[in-house]
Amino acid sequence: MSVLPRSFYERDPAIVAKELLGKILVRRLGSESLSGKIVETEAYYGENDPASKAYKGRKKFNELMFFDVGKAFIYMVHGNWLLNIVAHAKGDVGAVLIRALEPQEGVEIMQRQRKANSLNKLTSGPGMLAKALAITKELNGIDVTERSSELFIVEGVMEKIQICSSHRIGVKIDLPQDLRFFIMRNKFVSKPRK
DNA sequence: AGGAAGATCTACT
DNA sequence: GTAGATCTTCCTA
Repeated sequence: MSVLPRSFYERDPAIVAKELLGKILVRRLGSESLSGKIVETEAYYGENDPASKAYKGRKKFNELMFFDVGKAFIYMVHGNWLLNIVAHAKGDVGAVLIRALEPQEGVEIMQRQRKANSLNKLTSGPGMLAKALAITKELNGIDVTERSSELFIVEGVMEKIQICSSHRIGVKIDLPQDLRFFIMRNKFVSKPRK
């Protein structure tokens, strides 16, 4: 399967978020390989998005959002690491939050990273998936368009998926438009409705 | 130094 | 299903 090229991420975050659904996130861990299908995402913008980490302008910890499209932007919230992929049009600011995966390879290892959780709770939330794939600050800034990276995203198998949208989860002040996208009737989506 | 933060787990009704 | 404690950085004072 081919790795998604950098140009894939050089578009409006909402478009990238929508098109990332059904793609495969791969985590290389030594000789092991963990992977999962992306089933839920959210788009975040820059200075005009109150929920965005970039809202208050460029800081040291968020500067990735301003430049390197196609890289991982990882930060901690409430004791959980959250994985974003930097994505925006040229000269713009933004990122896509990966909210949920459907586990594929390395399920046993993922279960070991967490505490022997049931399969449908393994990666159905942004903090859970990061833990299951051993994603931490160490991977911040990693290039997901490089197959040699410890973390990258590949084209999934072509399949028909139905995409739903909703407002974003857990944000204080949301934008009027729907910026959360997920695959309809997929049981690994964190919150099917709302 | 103190608090907020894009969440999760546990313990209840 | 809903409520509350707790998770660990970074930001602001």
